[in-house]
Amino acid sequence: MEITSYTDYALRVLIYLARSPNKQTTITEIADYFNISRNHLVKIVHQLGSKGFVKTTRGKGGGLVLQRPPAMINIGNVVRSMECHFNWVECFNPTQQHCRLLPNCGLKHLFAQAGEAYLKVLDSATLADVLLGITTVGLNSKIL
Amino acid sequence: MEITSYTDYALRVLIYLARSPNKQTTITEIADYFNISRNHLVKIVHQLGSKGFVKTTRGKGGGLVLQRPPAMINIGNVVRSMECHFNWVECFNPTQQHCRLLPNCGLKHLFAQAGEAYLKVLDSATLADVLLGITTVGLNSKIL
DNA sequence: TAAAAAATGTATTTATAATACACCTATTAA
DNA sequence: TTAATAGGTGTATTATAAATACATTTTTTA
Repeated sequence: MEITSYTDYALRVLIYLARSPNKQTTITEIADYFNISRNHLVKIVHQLGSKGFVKTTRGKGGGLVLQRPPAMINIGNVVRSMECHFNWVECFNPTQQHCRLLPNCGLKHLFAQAGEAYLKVLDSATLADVLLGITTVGLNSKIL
Repeated sequence: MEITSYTDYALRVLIYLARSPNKQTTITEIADYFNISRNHLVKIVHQLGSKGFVKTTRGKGGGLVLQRPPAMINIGNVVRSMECHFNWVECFNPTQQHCRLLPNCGLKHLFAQAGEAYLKVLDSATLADVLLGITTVGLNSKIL
């Protein structure tokens, strides 16, 4: 059980940007800082842009900045936007063959509840909350 | 975000056994029923045995049975026993390089909370609860 | 117009989970 | 005592998805 590095890196990009306010930050700078693939990061940043978390600017002097203040960026929202699926168990996956236990099986419902509980915790924190070492959920967030 | 089929199949084995009480069930029978790899299932069943969820019997007339009644088998316990890791984000993984954001980053703490919330829901249900189509957590379980 | 930076599409590599295969051990019944 | 049946073990292979690499395009500014 682990989120993809795709989502992981997206969160790190946002934290990096939040720590570097009032300036354009380049993808290359962030990739070098975390020592991760620049090409992979390009796609992550692009998606962060299309989902409205960062504002990207092409061309010389361009780069990326947060589109909203950290306290207005919800972590659950970011994870939901970046993680490509939440098929908690196989029966959530529409491309899989039908499990013979369905529909008389409570697993799907139970794991749906568990997944909701997981995401609800992430929904309770903003980027401002995770900038510090200890997450004091809500202390730095004004929304949700 | 998805549990491995290893854990998924383990749960299905337990459900299958709960639905076939008072008889020895063979691995081959279960593999055929779900149309999954018998070899894979052998290892899953072995681990279910070593963790005390099923009792396996070798030799002619052998097979497997639940070691306890369904209401005494906790789903969270099964998932914790079968899933090989819960590295919710990379920084939980001891084999990974150290992320430069640590230790001044609240992500690890937040995802630890989210993971706990996820498992807590699974802890609230027993095998007896998921035997029916709709999980009515606690209704069929006498413990936790 | 040159340099810098993101955008896009495709191909390749890597990691690991899943599966297959070969053989071993235990049990029972003929 | 032997054949059949069933789980146990270790290793090798395959499949899949994620991660990474590469090539090229588009945008912007000095």
